[in-house]
Amino acid sequence: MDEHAPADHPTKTRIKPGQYVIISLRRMIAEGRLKPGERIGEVATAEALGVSRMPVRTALRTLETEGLVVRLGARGYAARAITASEIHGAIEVRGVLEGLAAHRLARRGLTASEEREFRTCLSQGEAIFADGAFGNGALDLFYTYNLAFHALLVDASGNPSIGAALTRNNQLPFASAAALALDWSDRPSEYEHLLSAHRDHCNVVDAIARRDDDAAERLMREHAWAAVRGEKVFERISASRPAG
Amino acid sequence: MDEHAPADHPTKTRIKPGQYVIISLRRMIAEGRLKPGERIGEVATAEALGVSRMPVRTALRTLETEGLVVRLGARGYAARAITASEIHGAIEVRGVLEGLAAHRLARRGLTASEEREFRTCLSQGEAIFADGAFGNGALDLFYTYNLAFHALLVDASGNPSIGAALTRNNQLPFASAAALALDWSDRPSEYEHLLSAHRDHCNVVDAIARRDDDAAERLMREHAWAAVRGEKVFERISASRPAG
DNA sequence: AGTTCAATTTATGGATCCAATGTCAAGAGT
DNA sequence: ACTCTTGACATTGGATCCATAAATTGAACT
Repeated sequence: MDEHAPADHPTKTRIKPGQYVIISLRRMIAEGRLKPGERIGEVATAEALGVSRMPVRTALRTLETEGLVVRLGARGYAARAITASEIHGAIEVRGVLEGLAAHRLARRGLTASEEREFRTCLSQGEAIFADGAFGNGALDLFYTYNLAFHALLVDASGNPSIGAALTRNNQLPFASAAALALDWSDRPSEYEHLLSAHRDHCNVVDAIARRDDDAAERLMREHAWAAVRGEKVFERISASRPAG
Repeated sequence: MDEHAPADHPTKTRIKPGQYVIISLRRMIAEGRLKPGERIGEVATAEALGVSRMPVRTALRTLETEGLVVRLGARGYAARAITASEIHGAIEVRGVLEGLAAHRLARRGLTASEEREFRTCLSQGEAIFADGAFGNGALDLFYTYNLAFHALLVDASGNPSIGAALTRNNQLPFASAAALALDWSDRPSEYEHLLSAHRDHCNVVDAIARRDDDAAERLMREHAWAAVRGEKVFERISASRPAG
């Protein structure tokens, strides 16, 4: 995992500077440390992160395509205001895309190996909650399991455009499926949220197995909102964001 | 196009190397001069285009986000092989995304100005077919009208993630809504296809107006296949080059 | 003869340097 | 006093150079 210390690392870092700059800027924007409309200069960011201008330049172009920053003409870039409505919309888009994946899978049926993969994945999730206890290790386990389930669903759907669209869509904070265990990581008491997410997974696989495509799609659409059930997330968003 | 060192050229015909590389690579891929799966090296492309490696690097990253090239690990990039199955999938994705936009609009209802915009747009489409004759000018008119309708739908939905995801998705040939009038442009006899597409638009707007969200979504999903109705397109695809 | 390990080569990623462009400010003229 | 013009500065975009990592090929050993 990445440490969230910007300039704390010594000169030798195992993570590549390019990825480091991208995830740093993402965190800064998501946490509101870069306020909306605030200008982001290449040189300033490069010096602040202790890297050269080059990874900053590429990172800003990447973040521009992802919509997290906007260009200010020849005046550099600026952090874009991320509203709760936009996160709401991104979750909605993820719902229909993963819903389409579930629909396709239910419609064409699972092969024997695919069904085995799904059952193996679900059993791994089951093992996490079978322990009853829920330490930090279990949270990491759930993070991996959750990502594996969603990746398996999208991958098995046989439509690469779904995965491509999801990759772009998931760059907004709280929009990705990883937000389930990632953004709640400071609250170990959210046991029920993660358990209900696991139950959602089981229900989706059951619907796929019995070839109920509409049910599978509907379940998957509703499951997209698992990360923000409890709606406290949006309070955190609107708190970190001034006026847009 | 070619610059002969004009001292004070009034128009900004100065082509920047970055844009030049991007449009050159797009043309090469579209025209098949870069065959699918063919490896694209930075140095080779830079020397071929007479620029440095830097604009090629940024251009390849941009084209990667657009989905036209894929990474070959640390072995550079490759022109993406576009199969008929991928186009099928991209159309499917466009269907669910625009279906989501229609669903949202029907659920929250149209404002007076939005309804007026939709009616104005539809009447423009109606005017094209009211003439009966269908020359090349009418084809251009339909192209503009079709794009305007889809843009209006996505824009009015109030979910910017839908438009962002569609922008990426529409990079594949025949996946965009523009493919309706663009890729059929050599067949003026396809009058019925375009007319049925216009009827689809009208039906979607009617469903939205009567607040039938499920019908609006379903109609919009089915409408995504309007460009490939008749399935001759896929034969042209499997003939390895769509447009020339 | 096949497989594995190591070394070399090649290509991408990063850093620094240079050029071009746009903006801001200050001064002068009307 | 206001506006226009010009010059200086800051910032992005491009090019070249260097390091690192991966792949391929060759040789040696089993």
